[in-house]
Amino acid sequence: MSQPRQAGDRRPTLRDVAELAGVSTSTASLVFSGKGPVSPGTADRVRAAAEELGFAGPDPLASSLRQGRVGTVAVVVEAPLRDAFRDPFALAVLDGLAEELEAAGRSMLLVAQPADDPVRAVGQLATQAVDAAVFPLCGLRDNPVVAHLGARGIPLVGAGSPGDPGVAHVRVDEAGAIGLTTRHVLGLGHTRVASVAMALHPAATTRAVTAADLDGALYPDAGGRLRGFWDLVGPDAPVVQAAALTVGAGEAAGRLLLDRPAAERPTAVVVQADLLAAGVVRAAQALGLDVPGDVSVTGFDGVDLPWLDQTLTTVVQPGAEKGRALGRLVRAALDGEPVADVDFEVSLRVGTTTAPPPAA
Amino acid sequence: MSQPRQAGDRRPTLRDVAELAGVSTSTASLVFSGKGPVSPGTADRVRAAAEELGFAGPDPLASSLRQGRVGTVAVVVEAPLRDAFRDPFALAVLDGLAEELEAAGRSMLLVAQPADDPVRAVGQLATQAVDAAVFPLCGLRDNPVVAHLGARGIPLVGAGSPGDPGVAHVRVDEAGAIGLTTRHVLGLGHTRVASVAMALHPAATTRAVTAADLDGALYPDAGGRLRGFWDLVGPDAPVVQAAALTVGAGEAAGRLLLDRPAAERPTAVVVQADLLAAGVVRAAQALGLDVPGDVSVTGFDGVDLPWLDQTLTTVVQPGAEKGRALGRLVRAALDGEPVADVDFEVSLRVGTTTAPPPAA
DNA sequence: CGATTCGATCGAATCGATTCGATATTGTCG
DNA sequence: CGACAATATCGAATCGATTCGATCGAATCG
Repeated sequence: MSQPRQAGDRRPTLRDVAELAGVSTSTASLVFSGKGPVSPGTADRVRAAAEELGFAGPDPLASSLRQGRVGTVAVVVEAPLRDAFRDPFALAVLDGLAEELEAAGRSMLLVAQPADDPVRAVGQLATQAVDAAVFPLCGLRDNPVVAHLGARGIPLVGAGSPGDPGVAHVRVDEAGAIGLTTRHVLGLGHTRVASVAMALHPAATTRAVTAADLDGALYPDAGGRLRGFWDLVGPDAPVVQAAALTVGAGEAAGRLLLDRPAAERPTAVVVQADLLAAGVVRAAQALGLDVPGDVSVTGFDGVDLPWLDQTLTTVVQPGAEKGRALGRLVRAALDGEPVADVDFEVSLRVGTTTAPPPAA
Repeated sequence: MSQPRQAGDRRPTLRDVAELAGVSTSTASLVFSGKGPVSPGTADRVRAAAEELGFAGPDPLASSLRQGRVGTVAVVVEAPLRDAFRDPFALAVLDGLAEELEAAGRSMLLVAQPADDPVRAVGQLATQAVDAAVFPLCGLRDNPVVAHLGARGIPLVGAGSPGDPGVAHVRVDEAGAIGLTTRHVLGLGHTRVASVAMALHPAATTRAVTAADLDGALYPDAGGRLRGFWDLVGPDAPVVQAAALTVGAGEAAGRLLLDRPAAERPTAVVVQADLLAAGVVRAAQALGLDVPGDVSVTGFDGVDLPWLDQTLTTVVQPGAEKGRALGRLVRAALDGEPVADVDFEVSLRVGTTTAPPPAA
């Protein structure tokens, strides 16, 4: 029977249990870990002693120290948690990742790395024991957290910045992927094609960008998609960068592109994310434009937006599957298997938001 | 200069650094922790040695073991992560919690406890070192994780199940809160008032429920709100339970209540969550009913649903603030301060979804 | 100038387990 | 009946730090 502990008593340890059961701590340890042979009688006595003392199992900390394994994987999201959780695609990735990690018996340590102070996360992680770390989102280039964890010899897995050495990547050919939607609208006959880009920098504002902005781009996926777009339509095609990955920011960017006389207005907008694309659709509607009659809009990610009354033409990138792929890389790395970058395939889905350009 | 480590070399430890710097490990420790007096020259030598060996700081595990503090707080969400992340209210709570914990220098260990296998989370947490645990959501009654962590003597903080002893609570008077919307529609003159309840059990299905279902309710907030509703309108008022906390489930529940001849149809539906209420509004519209002309709908939580073209009449429960309150309780518990339950205030917001009942 | 204090450093104990190699006991086989 | 194997248990080393009390030299004070 478990006794209520007296105030002042310290929590019982394995040694206390062993003592009460009349065995050595090594034997008691064997009982809890299940390794090594222990006679049934002894095992019962140890368990009874544990029950009596209210011993809830070996201290995870001590156990981890000895075994050199924590069971925890850091998941670094490069945004305030609020924003990361608002993006359905990020959620899908996290979900798939959680599924795979859980199956491997690992827990997720969530670490936010806000753009305005990316170094703080280093301090937070420096005191944190983890077996591996995942950067499931786009990935900041030259991330200081990557440097720190790398120095600690912790396996690193990411979905972005394939530049970072020492990080195993689930790679997407961003430039090629945006080419799917871009070619689609070009194939429909559009000639005035514009684009809305995701933030290229941590402190991005909603504004027009030019090729010069590409050089200092710190978010490689946004940069890659932008490059892919310009490669196909020429570097003079107007592009507006959205400050954040939200419907509101997409709407603001859409207004910037669409609020002008019909003759100058783009007839198609290739957007780098579904959430932003939904904002562009909304901006068009607010300006009295028909989608796709007056303007075609494409997205990226292929997330489910049940509240949008249209189906976006978009690049489908199975988020949960991407998360699982990341999880499998982590497992492989932790099992000491050699890990190689994985190429992740995306595909075009034609929805209701694209059509040939309006007759001039 | 940091040297690339040779294969076969083990990671450098504090002792290696101390040896190279020609000091004792205790002194080296003092340099990294900043406690105790160390002469500037010695400190520099130690830091230089660390740099040379590529020592990234004291092992968090060993450090934690000695100090008896991990810096991690478990956040147990009683759902698959996917569902928890879809609910804007849950996100707001997590966001506020994350803010407060981050300020306290603690990281969040995310643990999912799916309804179909609540015991598995115990196994996962048993090997995990944490300083405290938070149950930010509604809270399952008699949660086995609560029992396990309680036995380990870990401070527990929750937002639901005020029944569990040993857990400090941020309490909401659920019955009183649902009374705000219920009284509101009664005051408008409605007499045929129905309700949509959140799941009362882990394995709930979308179906009508009666007072008998209240007895076995495992989710105390859903039960409390339901009780509060019946207390005001009488136990014969029809109630449908939604299987999940999603717009779709709300729509299904709404159909069950509203798809009948006008004479029997409720003229007001008091819903236990905004997400469900949005589904009810959608069900009404799908049935050709005007909201609030034909039927009034109220929600609960006060979340932002930008894609809904109405403003819900609802009980505003500031999620982020609730999360911060939870975070403050955790901090207090970890600082060894006495923690008392906190009462959390909610208020009525009248939106566009309620009006007097249609003339007979 | 001797006593005292302060600052810097060190040695050893400790946190709570796991695990390897050794030992004792029992059972089996030739 | 003696040798050997298998099983159960134990003792001691170890994981990598932190921290307390002790020590030693230099500076301060009366």
